[in-house]
Amino acid sequence: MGKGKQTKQQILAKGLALASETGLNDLTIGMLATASGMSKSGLFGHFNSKETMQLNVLEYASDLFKEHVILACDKDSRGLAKLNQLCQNWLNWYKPDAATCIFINAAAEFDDQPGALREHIQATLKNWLSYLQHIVSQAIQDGDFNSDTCPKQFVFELYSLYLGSQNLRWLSFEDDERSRFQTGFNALLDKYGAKTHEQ
Amino acid sequence: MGKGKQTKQQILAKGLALASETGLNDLTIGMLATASGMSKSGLFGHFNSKETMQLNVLEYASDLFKEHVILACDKDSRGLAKLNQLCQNWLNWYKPDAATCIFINAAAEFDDQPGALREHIQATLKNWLSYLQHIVSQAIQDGDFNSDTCPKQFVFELYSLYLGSQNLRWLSFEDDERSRFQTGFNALLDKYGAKTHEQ
DNA sequence: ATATAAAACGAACGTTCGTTCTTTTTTTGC
DNA sequence: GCAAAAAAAGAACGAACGTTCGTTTTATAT
Repeated sequence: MGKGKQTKQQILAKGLALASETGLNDLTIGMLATASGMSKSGLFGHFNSKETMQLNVLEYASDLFKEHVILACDKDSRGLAKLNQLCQNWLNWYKPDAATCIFINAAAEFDDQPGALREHIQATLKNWLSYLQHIVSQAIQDGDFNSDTCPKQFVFELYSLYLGSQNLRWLSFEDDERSRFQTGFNALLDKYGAKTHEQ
Repeated sequence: MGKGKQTKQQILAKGLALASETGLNDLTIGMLATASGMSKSGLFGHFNSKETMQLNVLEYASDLFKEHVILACDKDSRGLAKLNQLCQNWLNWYKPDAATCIFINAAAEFDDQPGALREHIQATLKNWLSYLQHIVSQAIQDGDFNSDTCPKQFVFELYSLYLGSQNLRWLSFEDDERSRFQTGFNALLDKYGAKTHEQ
């Protein structure tokens, strides 16, 4: 990896950390440059526009997500077992600090303003939701859930619990162990007749 | 109402509409002035700081919320019946456009940046959650729910569904009739043993 | 109707934004 | 080690930001 790509990765790591606090739109070229210990124009040269910088931060986050959530599962697990693994990984996919999931923040920021960022976030989220839906369908086929389970409604309720866990933590309605999510998640599994699932 | 308060109300209405699209932090003095058909300094004179302007927009939103959600319920209803009314009002408390709830957006924007805005949003949300919790407790006392129901967990799951309904609409995972919320809400009532509730 | 106060304006401030240049430094390939 | 290429710095830009100031226009009282 050449010097260029190397510092670029460092920049993106810093960028993701900062964007998790200030929001992706308030992630400024100047402050990211300062945080990276380099000049504004020096940093700018890596991206040639603020928008591509933001896109690259999101792609960097996607890479992290894929690595820590999807690829971290047992290769051969599927259905309900896989769903359990995915959800546990999901809750802790970005640990560094107590900041909220950047995809949630980015979605809230850009869902109303047209552009490449909105498109990218939309595609990323839809992809993740589709994947979850696929795993749930798999679980139904395997007989892990009631056969009349609606995968989309299931994913809706699952994602809602994730949103609640993320959004209500700063209000002390959720703790660091995500107890309320876990309780809700187990109840969700019960509701759809999950045959086997660990505590 | 004097001329001053009158135009101020018009400004705040425009401000709420704009903030619902661009976010509260990107609601700029200049663009709000233009949207209100007046000069930057003229508008500024009403608030004397951007932060006060933002706070006033939030307070304006709170007034709308109280009027359309809380005061719009039957005076004498309580427990489960009240909860049903509140939730239906909640889903449609700010109709003008398809924008997402400003409190959700504001929470995502400011939960990580200290200041008066964060404090205000936190207090507002906690107040609403406490109120919901109170009504749920009431319903339990009235025997509308199973006696071992945990009000806080109930509110967590209810609020999660609301978050899901708001956040997943732009991804076509929720429709304008909030069908997935309604399905999840009814299932939630069932789970906690609700004795009577309309479709 | 007139004096007083409130409301709105227009211009300018210092700062920061994203971006574009040119120049200097550092890395890379032979 | 040296030339070519890549990376970083430095200075400057036009625009927009929040804010201040002095002035002019409106509204509110008596």
